[in-house]
Amino acid sequence: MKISLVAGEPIGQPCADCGIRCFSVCAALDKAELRELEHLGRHIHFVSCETVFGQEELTTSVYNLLEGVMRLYKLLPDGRRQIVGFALPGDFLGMTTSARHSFSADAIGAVAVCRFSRTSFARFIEDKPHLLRRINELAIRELSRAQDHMVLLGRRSAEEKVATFLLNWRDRLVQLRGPANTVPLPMSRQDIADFLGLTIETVSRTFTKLERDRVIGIQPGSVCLLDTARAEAMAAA
Amino acid sequence: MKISLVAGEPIGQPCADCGIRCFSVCAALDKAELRELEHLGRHIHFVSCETVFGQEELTTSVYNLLEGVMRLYKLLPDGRRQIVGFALPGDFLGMTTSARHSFSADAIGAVAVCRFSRTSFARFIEDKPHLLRRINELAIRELSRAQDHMVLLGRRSAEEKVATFLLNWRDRLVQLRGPANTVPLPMSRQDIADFLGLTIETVSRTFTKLERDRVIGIQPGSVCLLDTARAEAMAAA
DNA sequence: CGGTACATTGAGAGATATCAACAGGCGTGG
DNA sequence: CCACGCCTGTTGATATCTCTCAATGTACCG
Repeated sequence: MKISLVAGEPIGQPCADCGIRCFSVCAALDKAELRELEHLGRHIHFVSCETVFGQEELTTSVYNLLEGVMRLYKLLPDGRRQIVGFALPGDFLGMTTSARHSFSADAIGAVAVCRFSRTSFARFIEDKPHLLRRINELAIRELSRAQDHMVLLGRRSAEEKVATFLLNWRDRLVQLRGPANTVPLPMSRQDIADFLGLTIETVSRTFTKLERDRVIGIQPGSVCLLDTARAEAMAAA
Repeated sequence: MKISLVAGEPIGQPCADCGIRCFSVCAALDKAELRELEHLGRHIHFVSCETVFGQEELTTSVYNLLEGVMRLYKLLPDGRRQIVGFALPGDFLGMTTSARHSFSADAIGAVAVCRFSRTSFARFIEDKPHLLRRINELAIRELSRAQDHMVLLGRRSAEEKVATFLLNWRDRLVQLRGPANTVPLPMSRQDIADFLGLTIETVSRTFTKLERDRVIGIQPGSVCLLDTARAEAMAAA
């Protein structure tokens, strides 16, 4: 959880050529607006485990995730951690009405973000209803994801949690990168545990059980979904 | 979970006089806009346990809760239930991008809502950036609440869950109705259990324990917070 | 080669769930 | 007016899932 102090470099490449634009808030913008936005943003890179912003820090910036994966988490005073989500390219972070961030965000592996000053971004969106609607759309999608996750945390067994996580994670990656049978898991077992409301041991045991049952194949840094139907049955139940 | 078929009555009283306007989306509107909105909305009343809208139903309307309390919940195929939130006056429901509701909402006690057709409301907000920003604000507040609840569901003990719930619920009521030492609990123990990811028995036992410890006093339909400091310590931990 | 971080596995403990019985309030109907 | 049934909530005994604590295994890196 090192902290980066770099100011970042101006956006070189035109936003119009941005590979993840169609997934991000920027999908709502026309060419002129994109050019305007190019002057407001800065590209910043983070190495693995660097903190992009921390819980209770002042919300000076908003971020558009360009590349990599981030974990978003909240800490209790005694150190217990709950990961409230993993961010993928196109996700828009730091959009809050309060003066301080309500959760921390750090990099899982190398990460590139497009950073905007909160005030200049606020000015930029002020009278752009199409962009506001787009931001709304993303916020509502996040809220829906959060509600699904509450069901998982409150009402599902360890096995169901793990199966659901693998399928949801795969689906998100498929959205971005297209179909594939192996699911990369860049996050650690501890991250998965803190996301699912389990301990690392229970996650590990559940992975092993799913492998014994020939539902998944465990590889370093990824799993292979062998029996999607059975996994889906577990996740639906 | 009866279903109301009434079309509702036109909004009689001017929106400008609406008691909960300052808490709702409408806070962003000026007088002319409020008058316009009056023609779009219909007041509808629901009795206890009536369903306002159900999971998987088509999203034909959006709702502004005027009076009463609603439970918002998701059901798993096998009947397990997770309440994702309780709605109070001022809360804005049904705002989703998908064609179907992702959760159900029904009345806890008598409820009054202001209903708008989804399409006419969409047209109304289309080019009103101030209203879009207000909707955004509410969505972000909901998201933040959801994230807090994920921490509770994933990482807290039964006692911490109950204490946190009581304090949060009290705080929301204080916002609406002003300070009070007794906290009305219109929802059933089963509702509380399904909100906190517990069973009804555990909720009941935890209430009893908190009463034995002189943290709360249990009354029919409400609890009295006797030792707020201790409750807050439990909720913070 | 040794060290470190991460993951897996095992044994035992503990918190919450499950199953079951009981109590209290309330409306209904005799 | 009281008896009855129903519903909600409480309490008790036991089961079980997941956690905790501890040991071992494995990959990576200096």
